[in-house]
Amino acid sequence: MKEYIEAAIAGVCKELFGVDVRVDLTRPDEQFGDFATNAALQLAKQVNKNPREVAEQIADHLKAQLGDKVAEVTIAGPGFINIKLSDSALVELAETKPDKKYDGKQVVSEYSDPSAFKVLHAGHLYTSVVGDAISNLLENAGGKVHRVNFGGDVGRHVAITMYAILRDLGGEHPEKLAEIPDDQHADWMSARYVEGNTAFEDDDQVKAEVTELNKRLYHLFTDNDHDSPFAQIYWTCRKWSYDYFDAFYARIGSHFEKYYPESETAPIGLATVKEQLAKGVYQESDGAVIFDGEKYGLHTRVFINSQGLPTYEAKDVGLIMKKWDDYHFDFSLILTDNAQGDYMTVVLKSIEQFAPELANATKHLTHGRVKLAGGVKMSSRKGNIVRAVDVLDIAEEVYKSTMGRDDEQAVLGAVKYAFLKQRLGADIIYDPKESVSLEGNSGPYVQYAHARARSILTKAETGDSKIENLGEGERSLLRKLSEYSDVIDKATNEFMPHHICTYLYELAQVFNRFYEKNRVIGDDRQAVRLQLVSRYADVLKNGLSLLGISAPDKM
RNA sequence: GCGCGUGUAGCUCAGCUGGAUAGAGCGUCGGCUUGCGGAGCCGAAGGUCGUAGGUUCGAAUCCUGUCACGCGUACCA
Repeated sequence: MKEYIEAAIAGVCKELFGVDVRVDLTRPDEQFGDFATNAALQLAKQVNKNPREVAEQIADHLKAQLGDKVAEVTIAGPGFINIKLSDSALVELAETKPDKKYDGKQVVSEYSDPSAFKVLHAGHLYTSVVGDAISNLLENAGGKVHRVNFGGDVGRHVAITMYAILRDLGGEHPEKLAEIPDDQHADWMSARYVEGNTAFEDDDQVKAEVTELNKRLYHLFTDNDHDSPFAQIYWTCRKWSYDYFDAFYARIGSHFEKYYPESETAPIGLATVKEQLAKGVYQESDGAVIFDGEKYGLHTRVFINSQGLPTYEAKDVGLIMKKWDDYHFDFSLILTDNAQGDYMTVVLKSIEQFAPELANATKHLTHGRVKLAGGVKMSSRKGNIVRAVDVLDIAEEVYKSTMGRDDEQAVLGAVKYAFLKQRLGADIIYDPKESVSLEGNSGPYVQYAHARARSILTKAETGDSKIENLGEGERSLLRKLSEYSDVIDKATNEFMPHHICTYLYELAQVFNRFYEKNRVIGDDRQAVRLQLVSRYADVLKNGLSLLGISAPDKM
């Protein structure tokens, strides 16, 4: 429908003025119409005429050409042409489905990326929620989406934790791990990480020990050591970490197809970087292997350190190679904190030198940080952090105290929506109380709107009689519903789920206004109105599900 | 220093491939009220869109300078 009208306008412009115009139909304020174009304003300059005059000529021809598709074509402001569709055309427009931009494509979506041995903090919750939503969008657009997770199970942070663990156990005594209660595994390890960091920061002796431990960690893999006391401690704690991750993802409804632990990508990265070192992509410098990003206006980074160990850079190179081996992706998405922006640009630039098809099919998306209202910083090294579960628990408490009951789905919806409704990129301020507010633009509001609509639908059978002769409120609702596919396309193309939140909230508002004045059950218009309510409920449900939020029929 | 990002109402944010009176929510003030689920609806107050220029018929949106904050800038991730 949209394309049809755009083509019609372009045709009229060509016919009247002999000029090719790139017509861009926009959705104006409802008071102006369903579609608007500034074609006349563009043309006026080219043909040296008054914009309004040009607009009037176009409007006249357009109305004749579009016939029964339009109710009226009007001119407003400096020369905008506003088009109001006929009811039947609006009904047709509302049938539009989102684009299948990724139809049949193999897509790898990497996000969340927690590090083994470390605690999951509010940022992990945020990035998981956003990653889920974006992955849902890609899937909705026809992609075969593989959700994967990358995380450090080797490297300095693990060595630091192992240092403190060994100290706590009084040496390499794996049997002592049994003394730690099952439900305290994760907390115990994150406490060790904080301790280890403190010791590491102000003691050179500890630094040396940690460096040594780090080497031993890599040897566990190269030697396939599962039996030495040191190995037993490592593997036990590592499993505790992954169990802890699994439990968390289950709680928030995230599902990953695969974990890529760094221990798995490190050897691939190391081999690849060494191979490309020989071909001149990477260089040796001060005993380390680097990529000279400055040649490309970027900065230089170390891929293999002077100990011969792969850094995160090399592990990421290995990861991309591994993903390619596993999926032969058409598109690969990586979602991280924006602190990694420049870093990833360098890594991808280096890969571009020897595997351009992989680098070019990879998109690095970044988001801001979750900050606590009041400006408290979060650092897992210092331990003064808000854990991911704290965010959920606090939300649960607030919900319970305001509503007087528990509702797991509403709480999860509230937190996810609070994170998703903001545009990706900038930091987000998380206020444990306000962001979970149940009024206004919130998850529970939209969920409730859905439950309310479903409740109406249970009271009478919805038929399929023709939707026509729309009243004011009915038309506003259908008009808003007709925007849905555009919104999904935009969110998908821009990787910006917040567009969906904005839309669903606006839609619910339009419905509430309609509902305030129009009776559904028992009215002469019941048949038509029930269908509108049904479509409305379906759009809410579909939109929420793309956001990873449930849409219960009752709340 | 250089690079990237962000600065819109008291607070939290939409709007940013230039367009019509800059929009929401929260908060404040005032109405509706036993409703087909009021977690709602209607209204009011509240903004030099950080700042100074530039481009344009038209700038919150594009360009340049500048200020503020955040992040990054070789062996952490």
